[in-house]
Amino acid sequence: MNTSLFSELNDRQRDAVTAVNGPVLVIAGAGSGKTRVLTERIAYLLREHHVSPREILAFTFTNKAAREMKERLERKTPGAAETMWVGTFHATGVRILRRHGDKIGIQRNFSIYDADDSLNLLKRILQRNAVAAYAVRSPRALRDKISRMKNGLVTPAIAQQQAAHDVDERIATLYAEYVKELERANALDFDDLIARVVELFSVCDEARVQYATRFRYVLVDEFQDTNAIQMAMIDHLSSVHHNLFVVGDDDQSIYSWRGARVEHILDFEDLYENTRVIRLEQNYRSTRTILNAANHVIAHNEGRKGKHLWTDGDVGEKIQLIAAHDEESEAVYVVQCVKRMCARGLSLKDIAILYRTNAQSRALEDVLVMSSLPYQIIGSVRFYERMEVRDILAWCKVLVNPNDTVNLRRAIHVPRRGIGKTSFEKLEEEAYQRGVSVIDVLRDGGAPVAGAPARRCAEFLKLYERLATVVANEVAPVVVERVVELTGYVKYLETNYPDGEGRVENVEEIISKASGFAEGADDPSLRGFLEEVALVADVDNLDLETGQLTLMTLHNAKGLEFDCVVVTGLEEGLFPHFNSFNDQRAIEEERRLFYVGITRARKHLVLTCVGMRRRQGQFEGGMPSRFLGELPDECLDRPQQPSVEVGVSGSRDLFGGAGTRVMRGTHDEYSQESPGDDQFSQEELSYRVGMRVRHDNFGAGVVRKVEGAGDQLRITVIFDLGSERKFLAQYAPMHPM
DNA sequence: TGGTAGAGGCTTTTT
DNA sequence: GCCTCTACCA
Repeated sequence: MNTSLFSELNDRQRDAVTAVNGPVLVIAGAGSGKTRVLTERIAYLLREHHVSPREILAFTFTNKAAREMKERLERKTPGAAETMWVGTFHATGVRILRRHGDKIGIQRNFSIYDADDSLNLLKRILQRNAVAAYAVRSPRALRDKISRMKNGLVTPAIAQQQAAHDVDERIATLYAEYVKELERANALDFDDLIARVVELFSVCDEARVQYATRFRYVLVDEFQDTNAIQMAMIDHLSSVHHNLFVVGDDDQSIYSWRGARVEHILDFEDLYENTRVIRLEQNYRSTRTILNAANHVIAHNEGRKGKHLWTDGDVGEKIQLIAAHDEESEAVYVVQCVKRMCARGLSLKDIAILYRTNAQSRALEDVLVMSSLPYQIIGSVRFYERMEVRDILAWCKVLVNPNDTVNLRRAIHVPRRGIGKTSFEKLEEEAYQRGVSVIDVLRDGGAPVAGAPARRCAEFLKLYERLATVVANEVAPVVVERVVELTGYVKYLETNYPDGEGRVENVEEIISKASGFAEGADDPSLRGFLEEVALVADVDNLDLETGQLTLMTLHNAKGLEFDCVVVTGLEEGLFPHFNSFNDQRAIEEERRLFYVGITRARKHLVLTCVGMRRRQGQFEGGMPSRFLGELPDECLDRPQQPSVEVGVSGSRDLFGGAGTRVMRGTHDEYSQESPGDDQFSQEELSYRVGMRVRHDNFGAGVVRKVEGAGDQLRITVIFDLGSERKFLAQYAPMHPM
């Protein structure tokens, strides 16, 4: 064996790479080089064991991760990436269903329904089933319920059987109706892309054996976030060779709300006999300070396998804690901090700002615009969710699949063409009765509609047929362009929307995306394009080479790393979020999310919280997050206060000297901790580090330090006005805010 | 049929 | 605070 191949791997990593046959579970801590292990392992299989690339199947969490893995492999072993299957569960599911879906009644031109399409379909079902509709709070709630059932391998029939109450039964009825309607529309929703593969493999053993034989080696990244249905898919696909290699970290499991089961990792050894377990605990990413903080935080969780990350790297800088007055000053502070990092030699692309909820990006964005720093936001307003983009795509979808009623409904109404709701519903009813598509009804003369609307329908059909011809003969970008042109969509936007200009740009952007797609695609057809579009996540578009600052949710940051990471909004109610308050497991998941955030940072970590935050229009006071109290004191820098009160008028010179000087003070005096100081005991006290308090004489401030206990309890507070004072808690006229 | 005004709900996270 | 849905009117 050529050992020089592995000279840069540590012993454990090498074990993982070379454990060729049988089930292997790699517990890989954050920054322990798991991506490298995955790619090295594949390269090793190809080179040393003469495995053909087409015998390898690898699951990644995002399309971006898949792309990157392929690129790395292509560099190592040219030509290999082409025939290898590397992708997300959803993308792989589509691939399988396009080939073998007909075995379970799926036509090749099926539509993929995203969350919004599903919702539209469910709304119509609820309208038709008014009685059953009482069982659900909202269409959304129903969608989530159905999704959870699908991801838990619960079919409508099982749901019906298990129904304990009237309510459950009605939900099961609605679920059954939804499944039926999807089938009628020849559409699959997101969950179906996996669930129906599992169905295929259970119904058609030939298909299962074919795939499971072909894929001698199955690899799964981010294994802690697989749900039951994905697990079933993995199980089928590895059922012939049993060479299943999974990599995950139970401490980074953050998708239980999507049905992910951390038990898959915890019980893997019991599920698969003779499993080899390998633990990667050496971290190559973060400073010792950051790692220390991460280890302390995650130690508060009970439901974990337990591991201790270590590094032989530098201690590095302390973690900066910033307490701001409100979200505006938080944003200003963050931007100041970013500028300071840049002044110290970091590039904007090495910095990320992370938050719990998408809504938090707004305040940050406002300040970033003023500061003219280039930035990219991942996730808040997704390109493919914009109205104008959806309109065009609705046209495309229904052109590929005439049975796609949800998108036909949308297409027929944009632009407005004199066919109203009533007419459409008549057509739909007719189609339903006859068991054909609405397009077919139109082709037969649109029987139930008469008069002016009938003429409009005939015109619409003519337009549809004309575009359908284009679809049959042209590549995706040409079709999209003709759709825009022949529907008169640009004019429609310009006349109906005051902000039409930006929307037109988005329409042009779809065309150019289609061109970009067609250039590199095996199948440059419209269908291929729609498939790609349906499966892209926003994070797939993240470009770390553009020199921009990146903003995104903590969930989106999974798998990424930056020199400097700022986690904002560390307040009770926001992070951890309110919704998790009455569930210990949910709180632990929030903590894991925080852990993920911390471990994204290589060198610098900044944490911020505010005293006041606007929530749905209302101002709400928040206490600093309990997670801040879980950070070891010796890792922390002193809390910072914005040196300037922020108003729009005063923001011009926000980024000048005054503010930064205050922030740059030396903090040695704060880091001398009394060794007996046990931060865990602070949990029981009413004052915690980072907490906002009000003192009758000095006003509002932040608790910097808590010492002693009982009547010797001393609290050090930094006041918003700039001073710092120490009090005996029992005498001070002070209380938490 | 289509536009608009006002009410009501909502935001935790996403393939 | 913003978005979506509904009811009502032109």
